[in-house]
Amino acid sequence: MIRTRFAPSPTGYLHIGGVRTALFNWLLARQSGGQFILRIDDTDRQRNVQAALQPILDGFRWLGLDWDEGPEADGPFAPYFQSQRGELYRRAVQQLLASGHAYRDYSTTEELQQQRREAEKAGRTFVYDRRWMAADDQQAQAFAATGRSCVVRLKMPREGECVIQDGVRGEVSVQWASEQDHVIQRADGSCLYHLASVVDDHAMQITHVVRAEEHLPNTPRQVFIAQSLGYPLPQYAHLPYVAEPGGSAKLSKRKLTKYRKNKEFQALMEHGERIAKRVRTEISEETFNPVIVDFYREIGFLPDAILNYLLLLGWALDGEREHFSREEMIKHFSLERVNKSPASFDPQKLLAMEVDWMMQLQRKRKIALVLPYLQAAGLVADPPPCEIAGLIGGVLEAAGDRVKMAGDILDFDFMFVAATDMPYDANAAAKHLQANPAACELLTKFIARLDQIEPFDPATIETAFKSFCAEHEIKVGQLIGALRVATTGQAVGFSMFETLTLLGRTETAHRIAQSIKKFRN
RNA sequence: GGCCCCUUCGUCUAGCGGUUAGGACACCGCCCUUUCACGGCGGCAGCACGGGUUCGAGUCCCGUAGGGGUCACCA
Repeated sequence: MIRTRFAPSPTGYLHIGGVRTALFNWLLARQSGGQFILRIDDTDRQRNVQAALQPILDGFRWLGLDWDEGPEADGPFAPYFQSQRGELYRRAVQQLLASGHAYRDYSTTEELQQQRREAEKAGRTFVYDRRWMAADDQQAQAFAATGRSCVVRLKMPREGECVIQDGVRGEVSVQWASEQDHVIQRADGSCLYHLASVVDDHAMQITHVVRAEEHLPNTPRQVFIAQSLGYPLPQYAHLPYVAEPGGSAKLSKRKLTKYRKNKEFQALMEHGERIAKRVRTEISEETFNPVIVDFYREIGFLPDAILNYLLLLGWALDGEREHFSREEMIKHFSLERVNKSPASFDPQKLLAMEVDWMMQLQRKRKIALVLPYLQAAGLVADPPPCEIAGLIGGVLEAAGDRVKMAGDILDFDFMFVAATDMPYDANAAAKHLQANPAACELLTKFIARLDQIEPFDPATIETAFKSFCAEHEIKVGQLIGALRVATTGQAVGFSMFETLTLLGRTETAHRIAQSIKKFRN
């Protein structure tokens, strides 16, 4: 039975790299009928945990990464908040103390820093001389009498090596001598992450610890803790981190300004902002950032596309197949095929993946996805009028992959406004209407022709328009631009004749007339 | 700086001793076309470097270089 866990600290947001780690853990559990556990590493903070946790849980729910045990799910090993498990950790510390694997240390932070600096200056590795280690209770009392407080440190081995069997990297060995006597319990009695993590992983019967590679250097001390406590070791696997676009450093929420210099990343952000500006009021780096999952949810990405993209960031089945549904991911995923090297986040590939998934969506589902955006932008009432689904569906179909994410429907806002509210692209109007009185003349004549088009569908309109142009001895291309601007306000868009069909005979006539009135010299 | 990890087209990757080094995204042409896209066809582009081992190395070994991670009473 495989049991995996993802252990976020409540920071208030879900990092895209974290999602990949979580996904791999989830996949491992799901493919074996095991459990995926969410455990909150809040040993360091007590306040506002719930508020800082909510965005993370929301993110998981939106992505469809369900957890079997954890916050709001409970489970046999509750509580799943480390801040509520202090007693367990303190017992482990007692055990370590009793067995001689840890000791009370009365040194001060300043003293240690001083020693570290000296070691550094002398060019040698700092090794604590255990000067303030209390060998027994008597000595502890003597140290305490001088007014010192104590922490508990691990009494790490100083010779030999620690060999870690890693599910991704294979065998990794580290000299014990390069390790420090890490603190596991603070002066105030609270315990630190490494201790808590090991204790919880064991208590919660975690079989596979799959986490980001920045934890690799921490692993020896965790192995030491586990072994000292008599725990069997979990299977470790350290995933390479997700690197920044066009770079090799770890993707970080804080480096947005730098990423903006990357053309593709910039394009993604601007795309997102274009949508966000229409559906919400405030846009700040804290809440609207492509490194955070919320960004994609807000602008209408498909969770499946994101998961699929992330899956391929560091894992491949055979280098050919790229599209995986959840079921397929679960079926095919394996740690052995996870890459060892970091993979940089590529906004363009993500977008391409999103388009692929979007194009596979059924019409009904797509309409439902897009509707909230139209409503948020004030283009469709809430509740929506029942005939609107036909229009939305038609626009979606005509737009094809121009609607890459749900929020892109707003690019076609002109299809949903009254003629009088139709926004014009100034350049397009100037070029095709204002500077082109001949086109305006012809369009006025074309209005009259509209009534003769029966049925009012793309093919018939096209035939009518083409013969209209022929009658007036011009090429279709010479007039269609003006027609487009007159009916949509835009220079570009999807098929002209489908556009007119969707608009309907009356609205088409209305828009042409209005545009000519507005722009004819 | 110490320790650890990593290194195939611009990017994500396939490759597990013998391949014209394959795919995808991006990019560039051409075709299609009423605009923008889609689509079709074609193209550009890669084994970091140096030594070994071997009949033969992208693949195994050792160095070098480069990149990265980590060195807390943070997680």
